[in-house]
Amino acid sequence: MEVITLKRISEVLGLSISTISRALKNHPDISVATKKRVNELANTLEYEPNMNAISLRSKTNRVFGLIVPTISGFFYDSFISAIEQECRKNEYSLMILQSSNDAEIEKNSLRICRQNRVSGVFVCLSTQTISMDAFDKIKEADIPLVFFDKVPEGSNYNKICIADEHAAKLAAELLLQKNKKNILAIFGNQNLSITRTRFTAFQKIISLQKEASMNTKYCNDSDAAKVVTKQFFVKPKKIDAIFCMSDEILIGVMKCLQELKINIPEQVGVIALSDGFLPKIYTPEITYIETSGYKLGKLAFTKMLHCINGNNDVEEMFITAPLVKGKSL
Amino acid sequence: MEVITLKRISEVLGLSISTISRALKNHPDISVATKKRVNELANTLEYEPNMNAISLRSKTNRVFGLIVPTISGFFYDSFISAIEQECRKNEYSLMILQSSNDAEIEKNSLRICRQNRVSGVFVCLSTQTISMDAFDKIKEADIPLVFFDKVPEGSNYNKICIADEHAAKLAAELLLQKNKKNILAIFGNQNLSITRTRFTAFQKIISLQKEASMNTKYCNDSDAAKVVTKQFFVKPKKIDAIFCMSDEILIGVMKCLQELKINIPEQVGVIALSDGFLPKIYTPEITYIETSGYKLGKLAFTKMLHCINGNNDVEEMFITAPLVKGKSL
DNA sequence: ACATAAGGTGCAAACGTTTGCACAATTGTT
DNA sequence: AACAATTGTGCAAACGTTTGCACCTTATGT
Repeated sequence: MEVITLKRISEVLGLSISTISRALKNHPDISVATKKRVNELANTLEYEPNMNAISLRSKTNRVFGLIVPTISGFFYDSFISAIEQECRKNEYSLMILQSSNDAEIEKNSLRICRQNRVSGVFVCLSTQTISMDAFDKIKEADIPLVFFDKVPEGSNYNKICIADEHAAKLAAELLLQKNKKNILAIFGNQNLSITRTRFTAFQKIISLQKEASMNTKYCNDSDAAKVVTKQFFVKPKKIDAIFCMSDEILIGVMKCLQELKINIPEQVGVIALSDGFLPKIYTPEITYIETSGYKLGKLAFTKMLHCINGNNDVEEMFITAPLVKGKSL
Repeated sequence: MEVITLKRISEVLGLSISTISRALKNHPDISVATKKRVNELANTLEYEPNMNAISLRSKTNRVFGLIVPTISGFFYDSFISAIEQECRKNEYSLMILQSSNDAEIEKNSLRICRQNRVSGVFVCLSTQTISMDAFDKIKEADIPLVFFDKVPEGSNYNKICIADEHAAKLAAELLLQKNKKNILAIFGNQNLSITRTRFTAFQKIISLQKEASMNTKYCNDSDAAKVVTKQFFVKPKKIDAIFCMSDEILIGVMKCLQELKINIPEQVGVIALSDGFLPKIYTPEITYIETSGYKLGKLAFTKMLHCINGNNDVEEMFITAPLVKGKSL
């Protein structure tokens, strides 16, 4: 079927293209009668403006880019969902790009964003990213950049993070409060700043209590967490609580405890940092500190809008991570 | 920073815009020397073609639209992930739109796709969609349309589905084979064709075995499934197996069984249709028929490319759903 | 009656590409 | 020496919008 353009409408009505354009935009110069005629015809012909033309003319695309290591996951899907909702509300579209934790792909994704002249880019860094050059270039090109979750070091970037320090501290305090003395603390990929932050904050609190001891382990996936946990129950090293830095760790830990038929919380307490979905499906429900991708997304979007509107202050913002009590501690 | 265009390069080199354009495209008309000069300058200036201009000129945007009820979920995230991967490979971009199971939003999303002149649209229907008018218009506008998972009735649409009939049949057969006689079968939203298909196929097999009886329930969410399951264990109606049509149902069922400390598979067998993530985190691991969003995505993309390449045959395609044995039956 | 203002509309350029065609310069063929 | 073929390059239009400016009507005030 023929595609309807301003030109087509102008031909039918015997008016100029510019009159049609202004009429549809309700420009005061155009008479009410003309506006009416134009709008009616546009409706019946189902005119849809060509965004490509508009973007070219206005030199800006009402599209945001979003670069994440992976879409499916415990966390990113809710982040993406939040961003999409806000985009819709604000009449932006969202372009999604996965880096697969590959710095090269990530760089290429950034290029795609540039080529599309997106209005801004949300980025959750890949675990392999070393050089920030490509990102710095995007900034030079005046494309606002908002990092979330996995953020770069350095103070010249907008970063939206979970209050990792506070969250880890909260978990540690709760463990001490419950009088736990022998804690197994399992963390994720040691290269990530998020891991280091959580570890440091957690350890700091635990070390305040002289009687409490802490075993630290780093695991890159669920299976590793399962294996590590098992070690602590075969040789009966005494463990009375387990701290899981993420959902991925939690899965491995729970798998192990269930297989060994270890009672929670009687034999061992469990606490996790989580988005909240998994803790609720276990029995007993797991006590966790909520790290909401959804809230993170909303805040990231707000910051992005500020950038668009010319607020150039580089900021690091945090969302609070509340404690959600289950029955696992 | 100044944005680099063909014009800018042409000015620096004292050549015409068209020469630059052709040189960058390695057009045979242009001399090797000129090509070299142009490419070198383009590289140092970091020229990036303006996709908006290209799209306008070529009247086609290398972008696909994807409309889903929700991004976060047991299933869509893996579908989206698969589509994004294929898009990247084929140098398309992906625009994501959530319908939130609202027909009005869905319609609007379709409009956004049209306005952006996308090359094609992937759609998983909202549960509320009644009229297919908006979709028919997209088709009239020659924008290829591929439905997946929740697909419309009627034979004039491209549909990529789980082999629901076969999957439900497989589950039923396995139950009979394991000599289960009193089966609780829990299904999802009764309005969806997917539900009806699964139910019909399942029931057909069970009814073949005269000694086997089947209790059918419909639940719209996990909590409902939990409540329903509980009913079958308080009044000791004898149930020896539970069939869960989806992950959502499975969650509710398992929550109930765990709370009541019912042993699987000794006291009751469990089988589900699932994407495979959840069954593996339970202990014992749940036996399931795999309904892979990932595979569905790959197949949907293949069909889309066929459409783009002018193959206009409307097709309904299925992906097989293999049995994955756990220890729950 | 005449100048001025106001109201309505159209022209044309611009956004950055691509591409058919024309043209100039060089080379090869008689 | 005349001509054709080849090679390399540029011109200009087109894609669909938006917008500053100029224009032509009328109505208003003197």
